[in-house]
Order: sequence, then structure tokens, then C-alpha cells
Amino acid sequence: MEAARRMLAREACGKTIVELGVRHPTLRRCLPPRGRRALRGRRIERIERRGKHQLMHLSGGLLLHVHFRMTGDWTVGRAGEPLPRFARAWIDLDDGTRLVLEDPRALSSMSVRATAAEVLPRLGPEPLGDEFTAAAMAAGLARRRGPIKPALLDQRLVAGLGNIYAAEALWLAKISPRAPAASLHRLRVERLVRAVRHVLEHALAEVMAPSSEDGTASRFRVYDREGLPCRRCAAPIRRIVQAGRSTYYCPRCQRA
DNA sequence: GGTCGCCTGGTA
DNA sequence: TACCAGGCGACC
Repeated sequence: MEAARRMLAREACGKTIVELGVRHPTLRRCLPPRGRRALRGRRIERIERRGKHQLMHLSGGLLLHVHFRMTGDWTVGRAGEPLPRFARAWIDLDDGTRLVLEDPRALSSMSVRATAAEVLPRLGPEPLGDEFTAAAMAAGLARRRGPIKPALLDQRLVAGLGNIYAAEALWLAKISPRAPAASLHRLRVERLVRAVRHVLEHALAEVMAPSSEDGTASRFRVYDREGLPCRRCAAPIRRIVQAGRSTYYCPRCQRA
């Protein structure tokens, strides 16, 4: 998401919206004609990201809020070009740049608001910011029941972690996804906080400058590696379901 | 906390 | 044909 913010800052900031188009019923519901008309002629002044939420600050005090959900992403094209197969919405800018919201599952959302408070839910600290500390994390985890992995997906605890990076961080911190959240002692919380930062920093670096690894090697340490040997101890990686989501972990070196 | 629904596509 | 999918809000 941070990579998306930087891309928008580069491609869209300072430019003016000529038109916003939609071609999927879901997006059409989010963006009725009145909302779309309200965007025309507005300058994009600043791109803000909070967790996985994108906020485009527009001239005149309007906000365009975008959330990718599972499979959304921006691509950049030129006005007038044929749209890609999974284009769900697009923004044409005054210099001919076109931002295309591509989303095969069409779960993304986009809406026009006056204030951030109208769209943003309660969000925890930014994992790469100063407020994401072991103390804050420990306080959040202490009043929680249930296992640590679903807790990490709660955006009120820390904003922006998803299913993949939650699994990756727990693997790095050697913590079992089934460990009760409130049972983690200070040392392990500190390790977890460091692991979350590490995983996200590396993911961002990888997106910003893709290394030329061979395409077959997974870029993940545990995610999507069921049955494959743990990269640390070689025990087979296990897949379980928690809160309706897949969790991958090493039953040997990730301890409760 | 868990489960379901939203949507559609890729894969076994 | 069934199952799975990087999110999340509504529901129990």
C-alpha cells in the first residue's frame, strides 16, 4: 500500500481530474454520478495512506477514498487507450495520465467524502511509524482473548498488516499463530514488533526494486508453503484455518 | 472470538 | 466441479 501511495504521489499529485469512470456495478454504487461529477476539475493536492486506506486530498476540501481489499491495484496508462480486462474504474488527469483501478474480484471500494473521519474506521498505529512500539503492542494484546494471528489482522491493533505478512512476521519472531495473544511475554512482544517492521520494510523494498530472483522461488518464508520444508528447521510447514483465513506456520520452531 | 457474504478468477 | 484466494463489515 505504501508503494501505491508513492506511485500516486508521483503520477497524480499536482494534476487535475478530468474525469472518473467506472464500469462495475459495485464501484457504480460507491460512486454515483453526482460524486463523480464533483471530482471534475479538482486538483489532487496530497496522497495520504492510513493502513491499507488511500486518501487523495483534492482542492476544495474533498477526499477520494480508495481501498483495494484483496486484489485491487493501480496501473498507469494514457487517456483514450483501451481499458485492461479487469479495469473497474479509472481517473483521467489533465496531462493525459490515466490511473486504472484493476481488480479481478471487484471487491475494491472507492468513494467521495468531505472528511477522513467519514470513511476511516478506528486504526491502530502505523507499523513503520514511531507509535508502533512493544509497549503499545503489549497493551493491546493484554486485553485480548484468542490466538495471536487473528489479533494481528485486527487493524485497530496495528494498521496495515494482512494475512500474508502476519504469517511472515510470526514465523520470523518464532511465535506460534495459536499462542494466546495475551500470553506473550514482553521479550516475545518485542521480537514480534521488530519482526513486523522487518517484514514490511523488506516487502516495500522488494516492491520498489524487484530483485531478479528466479521465478520459481517463493518470495515468502512460510506463506503458501504447506508441506514444504521450513526454511529454518526443515520441518514441514503446516496450514490451519483461523478466523476463516489460512495460516501457515512451522510447528517445530514457532512455539506457543 | 467464529462464520458468512461480497465478487470473480485460477487451479486441482 | 470444487476449492481457494493478499479484506473487511455484519452477524451471532
